[in-house]
Amino acid sequence: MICVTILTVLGETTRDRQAERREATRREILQVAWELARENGLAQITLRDVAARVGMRAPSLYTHFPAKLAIYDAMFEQAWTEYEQYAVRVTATLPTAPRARLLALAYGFFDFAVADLARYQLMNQRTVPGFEPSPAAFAPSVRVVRAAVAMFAEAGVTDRGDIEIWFSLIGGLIDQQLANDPAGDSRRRLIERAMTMWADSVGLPPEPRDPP
Amino acid sequence: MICVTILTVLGETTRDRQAERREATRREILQVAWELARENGLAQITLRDVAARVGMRAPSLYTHFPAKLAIYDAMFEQAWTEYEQYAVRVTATLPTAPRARLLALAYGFFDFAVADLARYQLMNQRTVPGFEPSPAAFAPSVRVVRAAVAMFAEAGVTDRGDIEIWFSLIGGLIDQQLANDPAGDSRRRLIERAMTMWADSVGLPPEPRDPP
DNA sequence: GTCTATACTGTGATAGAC
DNA sequence: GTCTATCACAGTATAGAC
Repeated sequence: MICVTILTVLGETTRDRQAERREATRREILQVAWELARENGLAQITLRDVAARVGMRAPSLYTHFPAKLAIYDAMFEQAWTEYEQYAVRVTATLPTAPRARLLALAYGFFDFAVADLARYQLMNQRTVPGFEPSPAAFAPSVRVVRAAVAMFAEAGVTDRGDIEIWFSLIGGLIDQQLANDPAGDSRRRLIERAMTMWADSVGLPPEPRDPP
Repeated sequence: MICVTILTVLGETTRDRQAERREATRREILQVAWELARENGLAQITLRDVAARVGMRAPSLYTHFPAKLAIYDAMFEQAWTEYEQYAVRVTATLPTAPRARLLALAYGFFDFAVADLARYQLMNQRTVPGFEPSPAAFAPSVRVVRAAVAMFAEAGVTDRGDIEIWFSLIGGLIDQQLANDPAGDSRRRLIERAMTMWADSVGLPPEPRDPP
């Protein structure tokens, strides 16, 4: 009886160690993939390059991921999880007045997007041929949208169309910034004007504002 | 002297025929490439597939295009030229009142974009890894933007930021339509609201409107 | 000039030995 | 788990037939 218990404990410990080690390898692969995406472009990631930098041969990656697109899938989930945490962190320090709050949210999303082109392409564009996020990987982005909708509701905006126009506006500005002026801030300087336009249109009451 | 003239004429005729034939082959290759882009996806075009449907072997395509990306380049130019002609045609029948005119322009661009996903991806997104349009292929799109800016000026809008917000708004709605509801018209139904929002913000005078 | 045959390089993926 | 070997399939260069 004691022996069995010991064996079980040993077994579990071993399994834990293995799982832990496995997790670490997985994380390392993903980190290297992000590095290569930023260096060579998101779609230019190569299994041989990833493997070489991790210290393996390309086929060995298949021990940790069933396919190349599964690596993109994990990266997609990571990116949106990262944004979710970033958004939670930012929201905590946000002003409470509706206009100022939504303006700050816009700046937050804009800056997060523009800070990492490869990440933005994976999160919001279809830059990787054949890639479509799995439901599991999609979960964090759904939570983010739900949280945003809740914020709009608090600010008094519940019309789905108004919210979609808001997202279109921010998304369009980000796209243009990244496509035409990736290193500059020409579109970022339009955010306040765009947000005022939108807030006026949905009928948010004016409020005194202090610049960001 | 007569002989020389005849030979010259013959030479020119031959050259014309060859050039004509060459042009026809080029057009056929491009047309097949568009077909395959719509069937399998823009980035999934394969030289072997294109060649097979044209009735050639893959390396033979290099007689007509120096590289695969050169095919995308020619397609890019075709697509923007197509839009330019479409826009000219549409503009001729456009209302003259500024708000109605810009609204019609928005619908025109939106409908053109949504009508062909592969075309839109090539024109406005970076879906093909490594592709960047050449200056020559870029020319039609520059003309289109210039014409649009002229239309804004006629309507009384000259501020560059206002115009960029207009483009962001339309572009964002198109992106969302194609990404989240490619077969529907959920975002198209927001165009009028978005345009009113924008027109109010830039101070265009109100005018009686009739629905599209 | 136009096309084919062949071949080189690099890619994602699989099988089986250790 | 990781390796070697190999596959099928990309894009592309070249040589040569017509």
